[in-house]
Amino acid sequence: MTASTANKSGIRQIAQQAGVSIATVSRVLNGTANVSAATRERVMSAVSQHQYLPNAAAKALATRRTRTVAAVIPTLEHSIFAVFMNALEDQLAAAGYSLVIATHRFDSATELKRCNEVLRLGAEAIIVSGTRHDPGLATLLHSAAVPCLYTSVCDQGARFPTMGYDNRGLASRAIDYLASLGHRHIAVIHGPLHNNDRMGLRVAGVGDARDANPELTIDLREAEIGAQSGAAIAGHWFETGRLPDACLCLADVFALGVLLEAQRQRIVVPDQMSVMGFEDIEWARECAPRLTTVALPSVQMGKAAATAIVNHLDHGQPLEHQQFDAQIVVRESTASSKRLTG
Amino acid sequence: MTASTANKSGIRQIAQQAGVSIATVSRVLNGTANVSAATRERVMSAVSQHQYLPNAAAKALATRRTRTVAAVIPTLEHSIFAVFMNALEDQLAAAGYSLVIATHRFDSATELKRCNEVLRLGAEAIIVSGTRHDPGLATLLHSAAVPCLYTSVCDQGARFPTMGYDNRGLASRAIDYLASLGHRHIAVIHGPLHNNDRMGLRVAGVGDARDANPELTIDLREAEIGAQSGAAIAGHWFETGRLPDACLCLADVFALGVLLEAQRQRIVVPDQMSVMGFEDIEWARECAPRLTTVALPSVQMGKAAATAIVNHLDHGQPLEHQQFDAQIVVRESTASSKRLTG
DNA sequence: GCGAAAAATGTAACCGGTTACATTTGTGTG
DNA sequence: CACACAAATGTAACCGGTTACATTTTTCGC
Repeated sequence: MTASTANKSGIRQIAQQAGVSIATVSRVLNGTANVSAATRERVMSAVSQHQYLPNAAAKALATRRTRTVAAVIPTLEHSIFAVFMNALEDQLAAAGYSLVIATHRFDSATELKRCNEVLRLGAEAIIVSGTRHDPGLATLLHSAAVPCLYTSVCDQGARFPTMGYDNRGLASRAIDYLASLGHRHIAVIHGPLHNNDRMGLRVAGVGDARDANPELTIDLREAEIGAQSGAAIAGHWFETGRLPDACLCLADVFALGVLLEAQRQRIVVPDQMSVMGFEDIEWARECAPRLTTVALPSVQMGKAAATAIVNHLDHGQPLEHQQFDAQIVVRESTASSKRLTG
Repeated sequence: MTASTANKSGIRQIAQQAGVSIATVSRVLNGTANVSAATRERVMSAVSQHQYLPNAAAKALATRRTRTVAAVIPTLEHSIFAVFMNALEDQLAAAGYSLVIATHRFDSATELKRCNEVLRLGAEAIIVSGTRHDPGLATLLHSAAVPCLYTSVCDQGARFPTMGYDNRGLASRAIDYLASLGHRHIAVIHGPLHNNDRMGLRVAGVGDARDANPELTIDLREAEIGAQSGAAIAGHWFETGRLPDACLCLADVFALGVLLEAQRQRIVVPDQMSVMGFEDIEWARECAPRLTTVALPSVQMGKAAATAIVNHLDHGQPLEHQQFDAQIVVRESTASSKRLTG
């Protein structure tokens, strides 16, 4: 029976077996210095014979590099975060970095705790969502001296570089767009504002648009993010027969819920009511009618965040604020008001 | 100006400042031995003054424990994986473990590479999807002597413990269910079988059901996983007017696409055709008509995988095969055939 | 062929914790 | 009080790599 090769193989065993010093093994493995072809050959053969995997902890200790990046996000269940993480991981992996994901479910105390954990773990950079956090977080990040990126927002005045989009301006533009279609009475469905500054910014943007346009009547409704919430709110409108001209949903899932409920109650979108989303998740392109929405560049943001961090870590390039354009994607769920067409 | 406390603080600095030895600092931090209250107090105060974060690499090197678990999955973009990871991370974090996620986009060579990376990183356990992989993977996992869990499947004969559901049996039951409604001509839409044994098992299950029921006519259609694919395939049926009695989609997103296309083309589901999914993603509960589907227990699987790994790592309990029940959730997208009702 | 510079390799210190073992201090008992 | 034993603390080796510096080949120009 062939004995298992699953032994304690360290660099010293490899060195011994190859008949060289541990320094040479290290040099071969890292390509950090000249090694004769013959020696390299012997070392590599010993390495593969033993299925030798260098101990990352030892390497990290010696080099003070972990090649690990952490993302502390609210949840992976909202597809916008999953898509973002997917792009981030992909790009980081290509540069030889690993991604550690920690979630906090929109709780700032948990967020702080998770950040502490990933920092202790040795993350070389950390990504968090938004700019508003527990006060202890800035202190922690500062004292840990780990580069940090605030994502999904862009705010030149933030304590750390931000990389994202202009939630406030975009929400404002979304309202403007609906107004330009002739809609005057607009309902806005948004998620909880507690510990979610991105949502708060969007709501603020709605306020900006209203202030700039006195003709508008805007009703704000807060609900847990989910299609159910959108459906429930829309259901109420449909049952009472008091529909707004248009409904802006500050998360696509709300809009999808509204659309579904409209379909169930035989309300025709956009004829009887325009519906607009925010995010452009996959389903926004698939649903019926297809959803007009503000397309947030999650994939682009993920790739850019990874690239910026890698460039910073590997080449010392500074981490800078970066704002991505987001477009209003007009599809089939919005139309001109009767006021204009009729 | 208060000088930044962001200095190189190591255990020796803390020890010096607290006037104790490094061993005592370690004992205080880990609670591994008796330390007088007064001493503990002094140490803790030094720790918080310096915002001291112990170096995980050094700790890992000394203890041979990284408290890190890795999951190597196809993608985070399919919500079923995102939900699984979310539950996994949550439960692992509760036990003080960190989760490293690596994706391979259904490519087995990439999967092998990613596994190598996370193993080298020091993952104490590794989770991969399915049982079929590059041959090198088993060798690698074996020689690394890291516990491994195959998920989303359950196969007592697999090389490593599996934790999941009976894809084959469930798909078979799904067909049986449709047959029991009186449907004879059943179309099955499935994803690529390449490097995705879960899908292969489901297709095999369909075959089992067909073999057991000679009355059935089954058409298999393969397509990239996505709503678009389902819509395209269904669109073809609707345009030619040749609809199957029922359509079983081996991924919910196909079914959602079929439903959407049906709606666009004014085909009434389930009256003109029953549609059934597999997975029970969030949208299956929200769409119209609500989707009858095989509800895979992703959250349960995530929690159970985390628990099993933690119990194994912390308490030496063996990692065992575990199969979860999955139920056919009957909603509104399936109905008895005219054959029975008429 | 010789000496100097370049290439290849080796030695040992170090990264920052943990922990076995030694030592000092404290407590309880006869 | 002295003594035995427990509690508290300190010393130093060790985890498995990297790398500065020392040492031993090679390579070459003359």
